[in-house]
Amino acid sequence: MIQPRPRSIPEATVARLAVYLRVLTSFADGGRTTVSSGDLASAAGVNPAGLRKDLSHLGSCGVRGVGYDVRALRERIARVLGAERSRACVLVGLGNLGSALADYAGFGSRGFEFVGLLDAAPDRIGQCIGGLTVRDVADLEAVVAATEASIGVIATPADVAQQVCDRLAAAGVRSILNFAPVTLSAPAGVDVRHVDLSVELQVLAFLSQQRVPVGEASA
Amino acid sequence: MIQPRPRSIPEATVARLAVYLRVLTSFADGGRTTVSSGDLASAAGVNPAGLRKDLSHLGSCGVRGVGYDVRALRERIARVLGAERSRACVLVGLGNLGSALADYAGFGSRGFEFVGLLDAAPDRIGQCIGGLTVRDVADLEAVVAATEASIGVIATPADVAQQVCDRLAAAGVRSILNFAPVTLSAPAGVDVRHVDLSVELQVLAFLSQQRVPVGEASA
DNA sequence: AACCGCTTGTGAACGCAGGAACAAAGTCCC
DNA sequence: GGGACTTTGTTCCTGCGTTCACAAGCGGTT
Repeated sequence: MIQPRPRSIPEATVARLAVYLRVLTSFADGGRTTVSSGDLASAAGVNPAGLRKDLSHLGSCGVRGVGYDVRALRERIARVLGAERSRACVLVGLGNLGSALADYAGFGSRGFEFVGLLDAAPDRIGQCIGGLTVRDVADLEAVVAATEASIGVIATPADVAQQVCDRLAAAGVRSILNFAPVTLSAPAGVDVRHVDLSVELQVLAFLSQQRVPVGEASA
Repeated sequence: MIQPRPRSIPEATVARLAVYLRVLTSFADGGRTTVSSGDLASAAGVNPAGLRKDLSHLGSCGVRGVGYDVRALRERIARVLGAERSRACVLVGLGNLGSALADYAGFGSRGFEFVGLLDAAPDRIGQCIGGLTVRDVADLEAVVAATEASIGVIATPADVAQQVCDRLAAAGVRSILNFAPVTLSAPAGVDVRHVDLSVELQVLAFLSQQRVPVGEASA
């Protein structure tokens, strides 16, 4: 009996939980104390029944007839996602996109902290971005070891992304978020997630041309 | 009989087609003329059978026993995705992320062209980024009308994203790519895609803590 | 105390995506 | 020219995700 995950939560649900967490934080800031699944679902842009099912994965915490306590639910989701404790991340590649990521405030408020910025360009090394000094990518292994970073973010040009990925994996990083437009291969045990901005645009463009193929009016 | 889409292609397939397009371009640049489904699948990080199924959606163009012609397949995918003709995009919000997007070379090579950059900050208006001059967001409607842009990209702070979305939709933009960390609501007929960078990170972090809950060795 | 409305949580059905296996077809070799 | 190998295109099937619908439970009210 292998039983790989005793209480597995589907990936799609995890992604939505992160959205709920953001909405709940917004509600809490607005002074709201309770929320129903319908309101929360419409604010998150999902189906109410699906939202309740998502929430049921982490043990129900709602009160029937009333709804959910905003603070308690936010706390519980944060705990399940592991967002309560800070996670150390290293960022490789500080071009336009990398710099944007290093400055992005959304990470810090969600429990992610950049502890190392690395680049290969001499004119970028030594710069201070987001409160951190950019270091030489040659020090990658040393930085990962010193900071015990568990997450690596790749925002380098495509032609060096695989090499950086290999070095990150070898240095002990087990989770990698890749923004370079290449498909990375990593050893088993290392999770790689790929965000390709142009793919998103192309899907959008396809859907738009699909919607109005010729110019037919509604029958 | 409604029959909404005569020959619908699943969204997941469309997203992968965009990936195949990138890999094929890389192969073509490398001088390769033919490719098998196995090779292409491994380069794209997908299952060979799934790749063939994806390609079957656009009418088969492969030769049994040989594989696919790289140039022909690339051409066909580009035509289906509508990537052969250039699409005009407007970008609102030129902070760190917006500037990165405006400079991102990956868009231009895929048939997307920014024709308008808009921001509200006086010190950003008039700057030249990626060959374009940043204009006042007050001119949004005028820019959209003049350029006939069909795609809008939102990279503004969260608190003004909905307002920008409304104005883009009212100006005639039917496809919106949103990078602001809020769920946008748009009228029917307007497609909104949301890319939340911190959600990606949180999913990654959850998967990593899921893999090794406490520190158990392999039984 | 009992009733009623509201909301959660869960069970079942539907549709879709993913993967494996198989038939058709073309090429290479003998 | 024929056979065998390779590779595509398709079909089936399994599993997952999503949605609908209903029972269970709690608060407010009379």
